[in-house]
Amino acid sequence: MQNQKEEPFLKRGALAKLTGCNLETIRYYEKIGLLLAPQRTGSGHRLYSAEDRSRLRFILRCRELGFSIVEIRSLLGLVDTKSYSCAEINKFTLSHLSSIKQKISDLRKLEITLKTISDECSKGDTPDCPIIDTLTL
Amino acid sequence: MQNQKEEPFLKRGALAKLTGCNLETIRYYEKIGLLLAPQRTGSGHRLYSAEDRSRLRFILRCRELGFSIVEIRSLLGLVDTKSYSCAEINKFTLSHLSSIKQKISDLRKLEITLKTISDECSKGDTPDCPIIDTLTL
DNA sequence: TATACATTCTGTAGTTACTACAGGTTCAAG
DNA sequence: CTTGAACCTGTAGTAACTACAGAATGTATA
Repeated sequence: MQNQKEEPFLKRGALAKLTGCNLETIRYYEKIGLLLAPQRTGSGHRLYSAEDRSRLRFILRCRELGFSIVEIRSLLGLVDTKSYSCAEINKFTLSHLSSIKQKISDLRKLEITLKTISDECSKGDTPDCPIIDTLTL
Repeated sequence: MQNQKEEPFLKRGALAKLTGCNLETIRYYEKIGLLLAPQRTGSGHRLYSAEDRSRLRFILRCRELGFSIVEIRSLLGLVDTKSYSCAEINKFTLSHLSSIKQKISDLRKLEITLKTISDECSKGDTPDCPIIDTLTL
């Protein structure tokens, strides 16, 4: 068992360690259908193949990029059926990109507002606070 | 009842309309203790005073500024006990501001990554997709 | 007054994307 | 052979609401 080169199958704990994914999250992804149900040992322990591993990496990478579960499901659907075109995937990416730009712009507005009210604050010891006044209207 | 100037008490629906807050959210804020339990009519309908109204407006304004419920609760706690100083509130604001800056910076990184992989894409009709390749690793 | 429709009341369940726990097997090492 | 780690299952908790079901009230019109 000390052949660490190309272990053909990993159990859940080992897969979690390998990918950095939380142990329970792996089971969760199977439950909601992102991961396919893997092989099992006779006694019911899950055995993940190289393909299972790369599917999980795909999911985690999408997650890092901020795709939602629904979006990842669509992406996986396209990949699974091999019925995607490059243009199609790109459309997906751009649409996600635009929602991220929107979030950034919303947060920037927040940032400015917070900075403004903080700048108006005397930072003193009195309970006269323009921030609270602003909030109370 | 057509005296729309200074209605001393509003029911939940009217308060929702006035503030733009969802009807159920008002009840929710009471349940989690952000709003104080208002007066009731003999038959149990809630009656919101001017003070109740301004407290809800405070909460909604904080929400717009991206404060979490926990943060709003703290802020309200300070205001309720009248034991806050301007400097204290400002510290609160700045800490929130810094978490927003962090979020912006995280999203910017995402934005750049997504833009990069999209730029590498041929946008063609073939299933050769560098985006998928990137994701699959 | 009667009736109908709107509004309110309560408690509970659903949402997103996990994470954690309880109570029970099974595995691997000594 | 025993002990402890890792695994199994199902369920509950997180944030911040939102929606619904079923019952009771309030209001407007015929």
